[in-house]
Amino acid sequence: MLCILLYIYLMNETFVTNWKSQVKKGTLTFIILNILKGHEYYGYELIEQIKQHTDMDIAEGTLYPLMNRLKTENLVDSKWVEQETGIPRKYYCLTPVGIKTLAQMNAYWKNLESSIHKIIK
Amino acid sequence: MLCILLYIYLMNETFVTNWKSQVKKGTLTFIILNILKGHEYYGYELIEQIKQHTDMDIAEGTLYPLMNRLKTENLVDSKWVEQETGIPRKYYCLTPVGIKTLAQMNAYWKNLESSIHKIIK
DNA sequence: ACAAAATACATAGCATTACTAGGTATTTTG
DNA sequence: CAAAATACCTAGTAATGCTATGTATTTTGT
Repeated sequence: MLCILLYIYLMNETFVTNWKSQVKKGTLTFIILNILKGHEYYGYELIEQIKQHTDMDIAEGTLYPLMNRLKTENLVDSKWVEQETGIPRKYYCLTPVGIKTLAQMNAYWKNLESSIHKIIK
Repeated sequence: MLCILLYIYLMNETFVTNWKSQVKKGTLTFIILNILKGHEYYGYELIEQIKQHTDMDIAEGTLYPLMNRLKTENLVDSKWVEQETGIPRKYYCLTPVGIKTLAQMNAYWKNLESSIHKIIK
């Protein structure tokens, strides 16, 4: 009985979970840039947005280093905004380079999508 | 003039290239399993198939370790086939676990795809 | 009133995985 | 007969999401 449960666990979780993590690596930047298109968000809010839109749970330890990288690459810019109460928030927005790169990513994504559609069918 | 060329190079290649590499990490296993569905291929042939279907150039140093990993994870099986002439080929096929996992991946992919569509629009 | 949870930022080290660079061997092509 | 294509492989590197941890404030539950 224990073996069966272990089997089911392994079949349904382990491998697919790893794969999902890899998909995140490929699409997270893309998703974040798309969410930031036409709207500024702060870090914590971005995590919620990603969860809402894609059902992906992003750890804070994933997001903040990622946003720093995107800033270094000049794809996003950030600014601190003081709150009337509570901790100040760091808001992110797309740079012109970010907008341009996002357009290229969207084109690449559409291409990939149609390729995969042909393979799946 | 040199600065302008450098600028164009940086804008169009550097960042996007990295991103594409990340997308591969997320989708390559998925693509390979789909290609292997209902058809056996050997390694070198798989690289060509991927190139044809998705326009992705996969290095040999990427594929062979990947296929070994998929075999360790019991998603694919392999067998050596002697050729009348030339080097023997190692053919890969899906295992029952691989077929099951692929179905889950396809479902996950469709979900992700529709999520991203909503964000992009 | 006080503990717990949520909000909000951040970093260090780990695990995974595609890539670069190198190796071996055979067959075909110019 | 050299070069390219075919066909396999490995070692080490780079990139990046995750785990665990830390700090600080505000809100919520009892």
